[in-house]
Amino acid sequence: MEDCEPSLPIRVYTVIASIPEGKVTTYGTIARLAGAPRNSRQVGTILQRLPKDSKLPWFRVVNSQGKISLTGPDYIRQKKALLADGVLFTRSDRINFKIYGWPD
DNA sequence: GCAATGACTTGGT
DNA sequence: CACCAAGCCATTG
Repeated sequence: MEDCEPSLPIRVYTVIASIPEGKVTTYGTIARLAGAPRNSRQVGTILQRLPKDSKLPWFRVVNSQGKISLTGPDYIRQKKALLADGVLFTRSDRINFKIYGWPD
């Protein structure tokens, strides 16, 4: 019979898993690559609900301004993970745009 | 079934 | 650069 299309969380997981080491991408880009271009907010919600022991590179996801959307301790954790991943920041905590799936 | 929620985005000031 | 308003829409309770 007909295969059901995978749910949005599943498609989002797949896209995030494909982000190369040393690069980052945005919520909006993930939504676009997952076939739901208007659902950037859902991408954020899905990431928030990820188990803390997830093997997905959730830390490679930033907002459209190239900044980390998390705050407080979570912000620190993501920034450390990105630095360890080889991602550079500008003086105002902006990510150096090495974007995966960026629209050309 | 419906209103509230939100790790977003764009555009304006 | 910082902040605010409106648009967006699947998921939650």
